[in-house]
Amino acid sequence: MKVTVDDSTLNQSYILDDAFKSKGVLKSIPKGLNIYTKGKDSEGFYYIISGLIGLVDIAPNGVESLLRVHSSGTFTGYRSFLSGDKCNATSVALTDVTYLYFEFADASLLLKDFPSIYKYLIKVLCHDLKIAEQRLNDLSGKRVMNRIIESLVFLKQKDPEYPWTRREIGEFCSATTETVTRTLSKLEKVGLIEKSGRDIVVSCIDSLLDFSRQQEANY
Amino acid sequence: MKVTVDDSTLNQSYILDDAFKSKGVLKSIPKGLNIYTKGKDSEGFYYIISGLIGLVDIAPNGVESLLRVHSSGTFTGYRSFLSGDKCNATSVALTDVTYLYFEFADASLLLKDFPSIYKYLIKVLCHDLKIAEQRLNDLSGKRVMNRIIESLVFLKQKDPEYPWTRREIGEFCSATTETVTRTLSKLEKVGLIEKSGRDIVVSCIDSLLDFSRQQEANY
DNA sequence: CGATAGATTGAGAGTTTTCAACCGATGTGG
DNA sequence: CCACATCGGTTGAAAACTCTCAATCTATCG
Repeated sequence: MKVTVDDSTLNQSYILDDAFKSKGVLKSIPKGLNIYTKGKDSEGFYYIISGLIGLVDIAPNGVESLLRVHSSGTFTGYRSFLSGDKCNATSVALTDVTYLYFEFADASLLLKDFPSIYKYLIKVLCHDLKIAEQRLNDLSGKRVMNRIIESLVFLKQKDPEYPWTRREIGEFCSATTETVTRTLSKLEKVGLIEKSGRDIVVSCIDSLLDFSRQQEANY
Repeated sequence: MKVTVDDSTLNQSYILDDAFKSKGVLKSIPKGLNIYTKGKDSEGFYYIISGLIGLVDIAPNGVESLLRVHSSGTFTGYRSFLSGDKCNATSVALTDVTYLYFEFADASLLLKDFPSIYKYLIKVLCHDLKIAEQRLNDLSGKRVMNRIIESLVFLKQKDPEYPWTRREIGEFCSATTETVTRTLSKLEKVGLIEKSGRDIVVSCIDSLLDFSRQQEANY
């Protein structure tokens, strides 16, 4: 939920050099299908050329959660690749996606041949852990409204074009779609957001975040 | 909350070789003090010789959360070190702690001189991210009772000797101490745990987890 | 043995969810 | 280009969890 826009380089596209790019296999997948599925063995990782990807998992009660979002110009599937683990969650195409698949028998090979990519992935990993732990902290200490506001800002920053649904926002911050709807309606009433069809328009991120902080104050 | 005992090597002590060990500065700190504090610049990382460390953060409303636990034979402070970031949370000594401090100007130096340590830390990082995201998933899809049960098992596995308090268990899974108390009382009534003074004795982890799964079924 | 931190218990409050019904947007086939 | 099907969004009322607050108890330790 927390919005951290520091580590600026990590929020920008990573530009692949040609030597590395040529190692990748070009693939594409339509909206709704999975790039990889929880439990699968990892033998490589992916670079998103265009489109948007969600990393999702399902709780035993059937509730889905949106763990991460990967936008174009970034990677996905690196956690399991770097650890040599099985995939822990499922990578879903939220839009039609074009991507490069990089296969390596082992993470050490990547380190040997393309150290800069390897090191970049480590930074991403560190950043992901930071975000995940911030979200854990937020889940215990913040009311739904603040979680929703911050998630909205976070997701909109990840992809301002994509029409995030109430469901996805809720899956990102542990709220039901009904609660998200109600919260957004309140925010619209106060003039902090607008609705355009189903989409949500955030005119001024700062006033939204100010409002959120204000709410926290009288928690 | 989820208990994953796969990645077995990561739950064991990491044995330092002498060459590396000699680079470390021996330090110790009494229970209750911080090894490092949120916001601090990172210039190295730590290896715990004895004792137990908690990584904590505080939500804006003042509620503390227990993000990670590092026991003897493992490292702490590596996330910020590897990313070159500031520390994101505070490392508290839960007991008296003896540790080695390893200072490096840069993570690349560690990789160059001690690649095996570097690679091990990457695995740990991957594992931490996995756990953190499992916990995020659990927080949206599990009731307090299950979160408490799984946290109890998890923490007891991290350190079976340490008398985990209701507060700490609650801070780990986003519950109040009162709720933890009530839940533990129920579990005691059913014979799944025992209390010995303030400490909690888990005689059979498996029946506890079975019970948890059973609860999930009729969610 | 007293002091203190942690644990327990109860009653009441409050946030968020659940369930159910209905509405509206989007997009597709005729 | 319209009609309809479908998916997503909205709203309300009721229920359910979990928390809050306050009082009391009890380990633990100097």
